[in-house]
This record gives sequence, structure tokens and C-alpha cells, in this order.
Amino acid sequence: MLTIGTLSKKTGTKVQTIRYYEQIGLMPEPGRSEGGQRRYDNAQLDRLSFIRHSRQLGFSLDAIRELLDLSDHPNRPCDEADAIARRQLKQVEQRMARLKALRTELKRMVHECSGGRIADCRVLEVLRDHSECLTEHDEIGA
Amino acid sequence: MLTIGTLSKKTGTKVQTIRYYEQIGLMPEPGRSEGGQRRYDNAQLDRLSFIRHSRQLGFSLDAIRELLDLSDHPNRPCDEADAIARRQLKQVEQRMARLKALRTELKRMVHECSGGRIADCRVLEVLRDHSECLTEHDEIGA
DNA sequence: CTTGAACCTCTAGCTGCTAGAGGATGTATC
DNA sequence: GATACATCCTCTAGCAGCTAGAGGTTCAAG
Repeated sequence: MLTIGTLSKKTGTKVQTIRYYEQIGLMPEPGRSEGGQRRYDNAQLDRLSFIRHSRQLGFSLDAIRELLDLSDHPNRPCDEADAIARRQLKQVEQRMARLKALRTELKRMVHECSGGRIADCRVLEVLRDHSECLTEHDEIGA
Repeated sequence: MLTIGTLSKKTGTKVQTIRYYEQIGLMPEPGRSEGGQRRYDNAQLDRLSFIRHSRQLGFSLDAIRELLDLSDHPNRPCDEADAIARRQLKQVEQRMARLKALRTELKRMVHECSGGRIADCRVLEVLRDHSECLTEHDEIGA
């Protein structure tokens, strides 16, 4: 029987976060001690590890919910899990492409700045005028 | 004199977002029509363009506040603006590195999935067991 | 003078947590 | 049994950066 603190340490998840996962139904309600404190077992430890690892790979809580759902039905075909992972991969690739364009632009800005007065600052100048950009970038909402 | 809707279209910013920027003090309070509707001039259009473009390049609203502040004092040296941009560049590079590791892992997951049953799904298996990962990834909070 | 799009304010919601108040429990030691 | 103190509990509110909706007013065209 594990306390929430132990679970927290074992998975690198903050105590508050574990309770939050319970609140939104991602973690099941655990058993309680006589005094009302949460007590976990190994199945719940595994579940939380799964969640955390998925988060590290960038999956949204909704996607994780689906994945957990799927893993509860071992006899179904795994196309869905595969599709979720592919979607995630696609998102990551899109984000990388955007970041690449941003990096190019930022590098250019920084390199062109010669360290004079604000009035002549290339950084501000570029920010002022999108038309100076050589790449298409569109990070907002990424 | 521009209405908020016109400003919205010209900058690709939602009306609500413009009002939000005003609320947090990033945009100045504009003049008003007799009936109390907001009326903007070209200086404000420029300011909003600056904000939007900076957002597209991933600057935080706080960073933008600093940058706007700087650009109001054209005679100061531009080290600060330069430093902000460099900081941003560094962040972008860190995020790219993280995404790269994620992509590797996701690709591997997806490629190893042979499309059978959930029980044998590599995607879920990898998510279950971090130790199978070949790269260090740590996307949370990125 | 009427219509209808665009405006107004205000409040609440989104993701994924995180922090703090104010109090109860659990365990080790005396 | 008493005491100390870490850990636990619930509840509420906050973070970034918007976005959406209710319920009502103004503006410009016809």
C-alpha cells in the first residue's frame, strides 16, 4: 500500500497533480486509510507511470484517456492506438517545422544587430515590419 | 479612424484579443466615438502589428512589454533588446532539441506497430515502459 | 426610420497544472 | 499516553494567453 507521497516520488509527479488526475477521472479513486488518506496499489502506480510517460511524449490528457481506454481492451485491433500516435507524431513534426522557421528569423535578427542605439536596432526593426522576414512563421497557437 | 473590427482584420487579431491586450495594458486605451465605441489611429495599428509579429516569433507578452518599452526610448543602447532576442532564440533551440528526441521516439513506436491486437501493440508497450526508450525526452513543461 | 452588422461590458471557460490556507492524520520517540 | 512533526486532507484561486457567449447598444446604409 502506497501513500500519495510515495507515488509522487516514484513517478516524479507532484502530489497535487495526482489529485488533479483523480479529479478529472484520469486516475481512479483509490482506497483510503481509516483516517481518510489515499492508499494506492501497484496497478495504480503503473497507470500513473503510463500517464506520465505519455505526457513526456507530448500526448494531451484527452489522447491519454483514449490510450488508457484502449489498453483496457487487449483484444481489440490496435489501429486506434496507432492512429493516435501517428497524429502525435504529425503534430510534433509540424511544430518542429515552425520552430525551424522561427529560429532562422531570430538568428538573422540577432546577427544583424550591431549593438548601437535602440533607434537603429535591427531586432526592433524586424519586429516592426513583418515584410522583412524571409521565412513564413506562424508560431501562435503552436 | 479605425474601428476595432478593421484593426482586427488588418492585423489578423481577434477583436476579443485586442480588448484583452488593452485590459492588461499592452495596448493603450484608445479614443472613443460619441456612442462609446473604440477608435484607433495608425500608431496603434503599428503597435498591434508589432505585438502580433512578436507573438508569432514566440515572444511572451512580458517580453513584448519590455520590447515595446525599449522602442519608446530610441536613444538608449540596444543591448537589452538584443538580450531578449537571444534569450528567445535559446528557448527556441531548446524546444527544438526536445522535439527532436520526441520525434525519434514516436517514429520508433509507430514503425514497430505491426497492426495486430492491442495486447501486442508496441505503441502502448513503449508508453508503459520508459526503459524501452532509446532517447531522453522530457517534453512536459516545454 | 428601420434593419442588421458590428460594437459594448461582463463573466466564465479552455489546458494542465501549481500554490496556499487552514486543518486532520500517521508515525516515531519519550 | 503525550508530544512533535512530516505528511496528508479539502477547498479555492491563480498562471498564460486567449476564446466564447449572454444580453444589450450603436452605427451606417437604404
